[in-house]
Amino acid sequence: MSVTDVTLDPDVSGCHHYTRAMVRWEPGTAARLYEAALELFATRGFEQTTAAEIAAAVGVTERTFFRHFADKREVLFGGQRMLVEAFLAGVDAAPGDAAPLQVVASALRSAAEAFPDERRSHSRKRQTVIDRNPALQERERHKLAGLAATLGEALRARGVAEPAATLAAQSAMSVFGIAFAQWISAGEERSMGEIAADVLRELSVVTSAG
Amino acid sequence: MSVTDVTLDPDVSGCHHYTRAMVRWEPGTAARLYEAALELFATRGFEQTTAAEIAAAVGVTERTFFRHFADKREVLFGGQRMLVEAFLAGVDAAPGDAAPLQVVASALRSAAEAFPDERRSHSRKRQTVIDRNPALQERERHKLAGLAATLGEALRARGVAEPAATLAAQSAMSVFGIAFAQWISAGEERSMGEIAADVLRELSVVTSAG
DNA sequence: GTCTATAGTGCGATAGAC
DNA sequence: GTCTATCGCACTATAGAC
Repeated sequence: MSVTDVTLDPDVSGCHHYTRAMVRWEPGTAARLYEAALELFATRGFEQTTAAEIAAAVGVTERTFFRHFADKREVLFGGQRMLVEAFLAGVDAAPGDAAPLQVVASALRSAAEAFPDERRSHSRKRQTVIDRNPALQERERHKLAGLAATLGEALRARGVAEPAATLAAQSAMSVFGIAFAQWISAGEERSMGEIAADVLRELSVVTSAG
Repeated sequence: MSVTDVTLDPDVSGCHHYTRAMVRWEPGTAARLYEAALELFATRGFEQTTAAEIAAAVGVTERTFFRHFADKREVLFGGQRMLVEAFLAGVDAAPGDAAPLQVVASALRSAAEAFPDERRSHSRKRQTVIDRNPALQERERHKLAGLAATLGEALRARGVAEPAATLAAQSAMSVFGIAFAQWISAGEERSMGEIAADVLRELSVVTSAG
């Protein structure tokens, strides 16, 4: 039972060799960590992959991994910044006198451009990893909620009052989430833009008082 | 400090199936851990409070804490079960031929009953703790997302098709969240039920096409 | 009830870029 | 000299296994 044979000693190999003599670190470390993490998560599972393994796969230490990402989950969500910017660009593109729903429609059209058909396969792989782990689902919801908050802020900046701004922003996220799930579902061939527009129309029908 | 100002969720864990003769420790351990945790989180902060400290505050071991709650955050979210049941009861209370939006309205009325005015002060305190910690916000969103999924399932069971069922369920959660935030905001005196009804009406206005 | 692995932090040192 | 990315190491807390 004794586990005294723990050869945890991290530095038995002595000094670290830098094969590229003059270059201590390659650029794009975060991006390479993302690629390695997605690959390891997909094959081995999220829980079964340690931060140290991901780091080792790209030739850095565990400590460096945590300098790039606040926690292990975060490695999969760095790209969300582009999505936020796409939504905001869509808000800006809407005419100044557009109703909140029209602004949302414009934001969704802009966001959909970040999901061209070539990316569908990669998105499916990433989502498979997320769908298999509750902790990753939590983080995804957190990111989407942050995006909704940012969208709501942009609407208020255009003069939309509360609670309309928050309702419109959260409705946009619901539509986006449902459309994305449909976009990556098996056999689906319509573009993200087409699907999102359809779901948005359905929202109007469902919520119309009558 | 006193146990009398708590109208809190009795039986947080829902696992008290033994008879008095079998009781070796005080019953309601989960509920007392919840109280102690809320107090410590409020004064010291979530991160700065260890599970061992919460356990010590009610006279049990750290190991016991983790038998009651899967992780440290979970101690604040055990009571959500009642909320789920309130929503589902509201769905069941709606007439069989009601439109999705009417079913949602019924669910919101039922859920609002779980937030009587006497509880407003306690809800404010709990929310202050959650608002100060991202990890707790993530867990809250996870719980609410689970509730949305359950609601969507209940709607599909009534024959509502996709994506209408998911849209209606997520809209219900948006309305609930916005109404709750308003209910606990400073100076607010309207009941949760009144506020939720108003926000739901506003949703219809915002999402109406045209 | 004890023991262990993993997540995640704090800090001083180092190497290259500016 | 400063700035930034990195290493290396000691450390705590969580969570789960035995």
